[in-house]
Amino acid sequence: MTIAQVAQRTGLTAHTLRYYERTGLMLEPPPRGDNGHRRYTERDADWIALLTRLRASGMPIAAMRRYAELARRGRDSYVARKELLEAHRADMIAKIEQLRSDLEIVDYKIDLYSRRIRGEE
Amino acid sequence: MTIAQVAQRTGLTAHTLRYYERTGLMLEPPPRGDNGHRRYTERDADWIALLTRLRASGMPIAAMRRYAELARRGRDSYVARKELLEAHRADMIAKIEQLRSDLEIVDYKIDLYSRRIRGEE
DNA sequence: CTGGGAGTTGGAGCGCGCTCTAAGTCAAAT
DNA sequence: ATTTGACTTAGAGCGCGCTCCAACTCCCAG
Repeated sequence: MTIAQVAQRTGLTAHTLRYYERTGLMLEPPPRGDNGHRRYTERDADWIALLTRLRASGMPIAAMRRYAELARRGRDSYVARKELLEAHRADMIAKIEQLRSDLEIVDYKIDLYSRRIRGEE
Repeated sequence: MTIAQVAQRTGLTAHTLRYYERTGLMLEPPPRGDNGHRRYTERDADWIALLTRLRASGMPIAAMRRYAELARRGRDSYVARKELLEAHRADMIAKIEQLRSDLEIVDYKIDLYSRRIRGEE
């Protein structure tokens, strides 16, 4: 798989894929073809797909790097990896709660404007 | 109300409050005391509180600025303000959905690690 | 043999949202 | 009289997450 294909598939740009690699997010650097071009494996693509989900859910790059480092350590790091994901899970829940709570205010405001537009106040 | 008191109340720093003012987020610049210090009104504090909720829910500064501009225009901008908030509302809903969806994967991963730790695979 | 297109690298640049610094003013406390 | 502390300004700096640039190699089609 070429970098362009992985970009296509994951929605990241080739630039970002190289950046992710540089910054330590890959389990291991993807193998190269004879021409020196990256040849991503299926496993690479799956890992990157996971990374995009973690990013999309708000995990900072630094935490993802820690996660990648742990993953490279293999079975020894199951507990640490689980803890990292649990911490992230807590952040996600908190963010959902925050959004839900702020949604009330936004809804209230929208409703207020609706009534004002209809001339009720 | 001094800038420090508003900072205390809203959780923003004095630095950020001045920045928000500079960047056009206030309805009008807060009045000054004889010493040239800002003297925030209750209305200022309420407005800033609203700003913090919009920020917390992910609204970019640029959109908040647009919202403030509209608010300065008064009754004429009810429709536009409503539309702006509705657009933001849609973003918030989308983000909640995104989080919910990513939560499934994180939960799945956590569960996987739990089982591996217990030696089930 | 000449383009064009896809990849490579190191490193610079950018947009966002703050965050802080430097230098100054003023008022109250010692 | 001096120190402390809260404020003021213009403007610089920063951390994050990309995003892009310049210069290069390589391969293939015309």
